[in-house]
Amino acid sequence: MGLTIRDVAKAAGVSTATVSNVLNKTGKVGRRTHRVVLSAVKRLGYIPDVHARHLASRDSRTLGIIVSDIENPFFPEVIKSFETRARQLGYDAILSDTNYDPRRTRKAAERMMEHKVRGVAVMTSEISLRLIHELARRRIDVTFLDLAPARRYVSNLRINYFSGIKQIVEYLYKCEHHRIAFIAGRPRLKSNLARLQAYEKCMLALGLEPGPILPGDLRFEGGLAAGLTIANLLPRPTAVMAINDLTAVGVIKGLMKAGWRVPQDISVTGFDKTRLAEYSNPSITTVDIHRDMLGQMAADALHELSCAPNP
Amino acid sequence: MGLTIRDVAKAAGVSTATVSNVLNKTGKVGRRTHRVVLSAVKRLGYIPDVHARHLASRDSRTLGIIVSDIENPFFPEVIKSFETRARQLGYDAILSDTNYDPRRTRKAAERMMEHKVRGVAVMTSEISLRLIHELARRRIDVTFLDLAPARRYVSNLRINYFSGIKQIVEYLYKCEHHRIAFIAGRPRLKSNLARLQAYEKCMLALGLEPGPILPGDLRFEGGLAAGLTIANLLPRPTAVMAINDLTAVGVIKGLMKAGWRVPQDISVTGFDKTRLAEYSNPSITTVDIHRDMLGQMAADALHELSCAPNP
DNA sequence: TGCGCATTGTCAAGCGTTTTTCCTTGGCCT
DNA sequence: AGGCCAAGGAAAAACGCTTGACAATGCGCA
Repeated sequence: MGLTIRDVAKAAGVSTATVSNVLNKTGKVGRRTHRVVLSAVKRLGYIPDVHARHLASRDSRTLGIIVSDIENPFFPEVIKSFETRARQLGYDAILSDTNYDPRRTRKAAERMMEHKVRGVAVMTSEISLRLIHELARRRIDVTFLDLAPARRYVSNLRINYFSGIKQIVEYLYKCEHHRIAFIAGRPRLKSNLARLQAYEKCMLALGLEPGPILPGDLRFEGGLAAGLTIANLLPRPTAVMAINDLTAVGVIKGLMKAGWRVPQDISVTGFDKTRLAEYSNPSITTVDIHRDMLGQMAADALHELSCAPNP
Repeated sequence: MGLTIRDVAKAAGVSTATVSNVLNKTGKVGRRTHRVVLSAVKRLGYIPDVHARHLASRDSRTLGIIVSDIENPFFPEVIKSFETRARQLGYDAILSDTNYDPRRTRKAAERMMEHKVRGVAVMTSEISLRLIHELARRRIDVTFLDLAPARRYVSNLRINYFSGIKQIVEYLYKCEHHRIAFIAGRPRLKSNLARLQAYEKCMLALGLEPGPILPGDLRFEGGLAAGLTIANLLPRPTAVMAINDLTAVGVIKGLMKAGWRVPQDISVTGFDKTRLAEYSNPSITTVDIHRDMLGQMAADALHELSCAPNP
């Protein structure tokens, strides 16, 4: 039914091997034949079948990316830059969303194995060590976000949260804020913990007492709840640092609901520099962690891992 | 290197055909053997190779979805529900982002062809008729959003914009707004035009004069510009209807920048009911077009198209 | 006992590519 | 003229799986 390489070969009066060689630019084909084949390809509108190609070449040239939640504004930009970079490096990219659910994380990892991806960027933290080993056993490279220490088949992207948090604390300090609350994320996540610890350290460094520290969930809802709580807190903080922009937006909403004015009565800052911070009213002071670089770095890391297999 | 079906067959003491039959639940295998095979699969941690599977079965069981921009809050929810539904129906799903660029739309369509997807949901409008025909020629079903009329291999999801727009106009009318501005989107898009026309029709039906109508781009930037323009308009509208939530957020920002208060001085409404409307300060009155259903309907439509090929 | 039939499994031929091996040219050198 | 070599191209064997044709087994029934 579908157009195959054989049809092209017949149309061009050559063997399928030659067509393949032309398409893969191996340089084994003479100029004349090259032209003939290419014109046949174009005329027929031939497009090779990836499945056959991957099977025959024993290489999928595919990179995978697993994220927690594509609706979380943090991820789309990361995904986009990952895909763009992957394409530049000659890979196809496939995406899986876990919806913060460990069971679906397993499914996502299995999908990556089925597809025989060369490497996968894991941008989620609900993944078990077992799964990581399983990926490694299948020679699938893995890149994490602030999670596991690098080892064979595994690399790790580190974000310097400290400097970002420091910027914000110092900025607030300069604005005469001395009682600065912090809205945390999920305590199990290393990256969340890192931000919390950075906050504490920076506060102490300025001679300020850390706290109050409220729980959050990285989402609007958590911020909203925290905002409502803070509205009734005594003594009241003069500023609130949220662990990310989405939480900050929620905090503002919560404070306003309780009748406070932002930023007149209390300041709120974010983290990540999503566009949300810009959309918000009032705009949120935030700090850029260069999510666009993140995706690109992940793709680069996987590319290097798979090109230069370490001993 | 990788574990193959042959290894499993050997371990279970059966033929590869039997393993395949067990895995595909064809019901041709006895209970006893079934158990033995399954345990071997589990013990070895065997995961079939999709490429080989698709090649052999001449069926990719894959659905594709092409969107304009995964960063646009409109899409993630659609994508998610599409994938979820696709998975329920037994398909794998692949996603491509065109970034509003026709050249990349072509690339995206080509990717779908390479992957031999059974159907593709095109949630973008920068796609040419030529491309659609090319997809049809390859027996790839297509589902659009308010674009092409349904025909062989092609179905079309219609959104009832009229009723949504009507709701908003009547709501504003009830709130004593009689001079209601409209911020449009890209005029080339049918769905944008539909909303504009619905607005005009509803205004006239209430005996109101439509206008002013300002251009937009479905994005924050367009809304911002429109907001700044409206701030200096005479006579000033008392309400602004934006074509989507993102534009509404921009409008609010623009108006506030110009010193107006929302909603005291002027009201702003959105469209789509993204979470952005909820995050916004003030919250935006908007109308739900059930984006989550959209993805699901697209997947269902493709499934039906490919199951019951029309004559 | 012998026949047909249902039930389980096996065999082997593909699926559409890539890639290794090998063959055929034709040109150049002596 | 004869020999050699490089280069272009073809033939065919994979790749890992599915699937229809077919073989073996055991059963009921006359």
